[in-house]
Amino acid sequence: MPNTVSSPPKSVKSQRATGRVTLSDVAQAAGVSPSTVSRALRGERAVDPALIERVQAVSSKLGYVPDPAARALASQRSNHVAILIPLLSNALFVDLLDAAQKTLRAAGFQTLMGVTHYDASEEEQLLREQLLHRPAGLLVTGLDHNPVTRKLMDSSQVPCVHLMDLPTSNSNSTGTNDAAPYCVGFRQTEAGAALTRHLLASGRQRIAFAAAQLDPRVMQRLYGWRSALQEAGVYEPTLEFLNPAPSSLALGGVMFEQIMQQRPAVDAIFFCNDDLAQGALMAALRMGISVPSQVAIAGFNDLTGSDQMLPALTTVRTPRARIGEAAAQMLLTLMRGEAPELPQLDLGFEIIQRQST
Amino acid sequence: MPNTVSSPPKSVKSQRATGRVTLSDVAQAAGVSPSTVSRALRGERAVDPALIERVQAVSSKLGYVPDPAARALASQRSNHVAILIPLLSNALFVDLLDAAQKTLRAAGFQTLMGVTHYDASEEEQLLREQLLHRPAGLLVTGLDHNPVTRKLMDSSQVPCVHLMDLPTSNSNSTGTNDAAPYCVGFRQTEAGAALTRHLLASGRQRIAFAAAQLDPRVMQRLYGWRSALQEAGVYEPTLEFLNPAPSSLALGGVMFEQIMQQRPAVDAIFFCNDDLAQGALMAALRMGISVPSQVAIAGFNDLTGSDQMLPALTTVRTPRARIGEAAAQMLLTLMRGEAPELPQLDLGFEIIQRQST
DNA sequence: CTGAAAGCGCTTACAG
DNA sequence: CTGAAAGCGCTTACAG
Repeated sequence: MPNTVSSPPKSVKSQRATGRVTLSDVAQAAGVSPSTVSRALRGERAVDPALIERVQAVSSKLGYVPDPAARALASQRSNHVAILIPLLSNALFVDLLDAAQKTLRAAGFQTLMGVTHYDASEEEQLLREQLLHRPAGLLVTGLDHNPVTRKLMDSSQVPCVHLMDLPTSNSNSTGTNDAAPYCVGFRQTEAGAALTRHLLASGRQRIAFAAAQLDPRVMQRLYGWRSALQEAGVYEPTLEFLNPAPSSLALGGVMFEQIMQQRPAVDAIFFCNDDLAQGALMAALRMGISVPSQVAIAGFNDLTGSDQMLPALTTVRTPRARIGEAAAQMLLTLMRGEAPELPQLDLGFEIIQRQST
Repeated sequence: MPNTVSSPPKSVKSQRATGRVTLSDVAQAAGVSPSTVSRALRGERAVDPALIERVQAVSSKLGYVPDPAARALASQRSNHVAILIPLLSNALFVDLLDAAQKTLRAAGFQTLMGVTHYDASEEEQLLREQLLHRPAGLLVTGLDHNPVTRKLMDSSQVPCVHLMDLPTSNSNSTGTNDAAPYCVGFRQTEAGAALTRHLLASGRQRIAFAAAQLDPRVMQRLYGWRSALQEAGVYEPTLEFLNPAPSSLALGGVMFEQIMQQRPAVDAIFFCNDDLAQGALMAALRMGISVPSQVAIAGFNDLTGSDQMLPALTTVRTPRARIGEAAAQMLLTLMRGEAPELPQLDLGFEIIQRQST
């Protein structure tokens, strides 16, 4: 290393060429063995309380910070937590990431983010890369993964918590299937049904369902919508409008126009995501279609801006920040080797009635 | 490790307890020394081409993948790249992150994300944590950092590229100041001035500037607005509306109401960010104020949804995805030890004229 | 161009 | 409760 000479001679007596304060430096200064320092600093049981204190004092005086790479190499476990989300262009997942990341960092973990773009093979590849870093834990969106991915997750032995979804209750009742996965989310199907029933209760009868992106959670909302309409005896299959393209305001506008053109008698539209619904609201304004008197519009997720629309958007508020945080917390528990109180945590949802319905 | 017995006996002859295929495994199978394998795989010069080929073949047959932790420990350099952004709740920074992350991953680097919340001491703390991982490179938002942070960045010797901003040209002309930082962005001040001139050219005279968050880049847009108005001889200091709160649609609505109440004669408002402008547009709709005939509204950044507003929002399109990508590319160059073509890359901006002005 | 050897900074059975 | 020793899986001067 070229002229370390130029740096001022510090008062610290680091032996290493790298200039880093190491475990041995602390051990020497504290007059104990490196093993003891290692144990004391990690709060391992079986260390004399007096020693712990001394070691901690010396350690912080010297400004010692453990080297993550060395630690990972020796222990075969890093302080990284990998998180897999579909997209960064959907505020939903960003909120999830933000909350999880905040919680994990507070506990001393670095987040390794992977963006799958809803592509199963990209997800698999990302997981492989992340696993190389021997993450201490794994956070993944959804419960649907291809078999290889699932196998990678299982065989890695890395604690894993799933986000945004819960296993269907019937697969849960069978005693013989795979171990129930850890997950934090809410019942997407129920949420879809609840919003639909809410629209029915307000007197709507011809309720269309309009969706984009069509990920598994969107499909569950669709099933919820279906079953609620069937319950009420007003299910009409041709009122499903599904578009696999990514969700956006612009697409919401386009879909709204199509629906109003093709099915002018529709009296409500349930959009699977707020951005679509917001776009529909803007389109209605442009087209001079009055909401909610001519047609009611509802969204899902309560994204930012929905309360500012004209009329303000009725939607389902989903606790994504709380999901991110709770999932991180559950993962921390698992990483400590403990069992979480509940392996499946249902954080629910809330219907937000505003002026668009 | 409990019953590794249960896993089927592989054809691989891994010596290690961990079951990982290591460098030595490859070396043995290829009949060369570990050092040679190491060099061959990293494409170091000074290795017999024939050997390189053989080693690569063996390596991929055995499914060898280098251990990042071991590599980081031995080389004192990881394959992490740290990125520091202010917020995840602003789409601008998410776009930056998304693009940078994509580019870096393609080159084999893992992104370590740090969210500063516009807090200088949090930024410093995050940087310290990230530096522990010996990142191969650093991407940071903006050019403004507290002295300690700057010192950490410098003394770490880690290549660093700044995002979204460029040094003022006059500080550049002095030959005696600090080495010019690497950066990719555009001239915020000029963009602010350009939009203001655009409004002036369309006949507006009493142009207010409304801003939130007030980060250094927002302030530069303010300076641009000021100088353009001064040039035109219509600068009016009381038309500055600055609010340090985070930017949002709701706040844009509130600010719009205030401005129209306090200064009804204003004929245009330049909002420092599209979310504020979108909120203002919605508020105008609610209040029955017609845009642009009574007052013109312009935003900044061309965020998603701005083209869907009613009227569609005039704004400045900023190349944030391209900035993220180009900055990552520049960083990759620096990490290779090469010099980028241009240490400062100006990616410009574009005025998008729509119906709101 | 290639290899033997030391070293990166920790953790973890293994003894005591 | 504590320590000596081996080992995690690489890289990198140093010789040749």
